[in-house]
Amino acid sequence: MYKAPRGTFDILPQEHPYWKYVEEKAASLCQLYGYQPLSTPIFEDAQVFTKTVAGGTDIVDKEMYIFQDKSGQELALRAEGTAPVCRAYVEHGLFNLPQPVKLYYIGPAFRYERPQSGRYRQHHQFGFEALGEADPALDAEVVEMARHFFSSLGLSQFIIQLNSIGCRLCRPGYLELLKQNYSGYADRLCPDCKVRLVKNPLRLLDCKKASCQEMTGAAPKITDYLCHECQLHFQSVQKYLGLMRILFELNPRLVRGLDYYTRTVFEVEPRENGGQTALGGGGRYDNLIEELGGKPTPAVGFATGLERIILNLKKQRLDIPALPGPDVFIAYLEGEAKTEAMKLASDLRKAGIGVIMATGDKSLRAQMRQADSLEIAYALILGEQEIRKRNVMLRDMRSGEQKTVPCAEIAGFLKQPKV
RNA sequence: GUGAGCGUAGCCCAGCGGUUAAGGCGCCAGGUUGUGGCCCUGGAGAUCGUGGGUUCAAAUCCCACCGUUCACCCCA
Repeated sequence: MYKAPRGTFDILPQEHPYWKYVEEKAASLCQLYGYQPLSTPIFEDAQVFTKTVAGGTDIVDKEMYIFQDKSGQELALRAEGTAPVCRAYVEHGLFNLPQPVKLYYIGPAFRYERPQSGRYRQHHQFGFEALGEADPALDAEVVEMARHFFSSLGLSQFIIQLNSIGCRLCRPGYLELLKQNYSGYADRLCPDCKVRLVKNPLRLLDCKKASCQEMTGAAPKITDYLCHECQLHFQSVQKYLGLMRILFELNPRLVRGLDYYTRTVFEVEPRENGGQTALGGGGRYDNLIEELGGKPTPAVGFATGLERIILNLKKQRLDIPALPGPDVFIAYLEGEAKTEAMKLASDLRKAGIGVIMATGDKSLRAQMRQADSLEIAYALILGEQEIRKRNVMLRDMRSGEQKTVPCAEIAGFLKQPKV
């Protein structure tokens, strides 16, 4: 038997209310803040990711789905959302629009990882990006928007962590300092951290091993080594967040996984954690567009995973609105009634009334059971008696009351607003 | 990629060496002649994840693989 590939899953009808709920909240949030939808292809020139997300990260080193098409071109399934948005920004000359350009996307992303709950090989991201503006007010807006999003979903138990990781000018010096600091006791680092020390020293800071954390406690904090510009920027972000009454925690050890971040980085995680914690994360990436061949362009954004949101919605047992279905079920008895029923179904649908028509010549009892399990509002029953007099039997499934209504009036009756 | 737990009908699960693998939900049919929800009766549905091994005998023990879950890692 065939199965959905490892780390992927089907979204069955019963799950879709969650997805629709989250997607609609996302779209209305973006409307509220003036972010417009952008859809990019599911695969890109592999370099869109390899050049930007950068080496030293697992995403590029071992998690990307890279393949050659028949012409030999190297393509990659979308590994994350931000780089494609930037590619589109450059390709379509969106820098000619009034800046900043505010965009959002919802779509799948692919990483070859070992699956567990909240972590898949195909997952879905919602992200928003503001391109072409360096103002720290925009960093604050993006953080506020993230918070606004989660609370609009009804997820209240989360924490926003904030940090600044500097820029091209101040970060290299800090990294040197960090390396020096750690290299003294390199032999005491965990195996992962020994690699980090060489390939990606910033990541030393968020190792969870207790033995390594002792050393990070003593390590220099990047926020103490920011250049003047970065310092001012970070202070402004915090000031604006304070003005908007956005609660956040400063976490000098917060480092994002993707290499393109500069200055502001932030992460949202549930208060009660365990397993795959991060609900979403984001930050500023002032060099990314340039790396994709555009002019130097500052930008800031945020992305979140729909699977993890839905996981948390379920954990909190929030009530999610059901998907609306038809209000009317048509049942019929033997003989001509079936053809009459089909005509009636067709007419009602033309009038904009949703109908599920019985099929398969089941007993009336079986048809009524079906109507019941569909949780439908009204059943229409057609038998010889009704057809002879051009009537239908209308049964209110909730109250159990029923009455005979002339065929000609039934559409009008059903269109009346429900009490 | 590393370590650990789990894998019995569509779903939840009992059985943990010995005759036809139990139950619940769901599904189908019937319980008066044209009517649902409760209840009752009957029915369909399981190569006990896959392959190999141990044994007179394996869903039950062992090994491998696959899947899944958890932790690490990584990140959404």
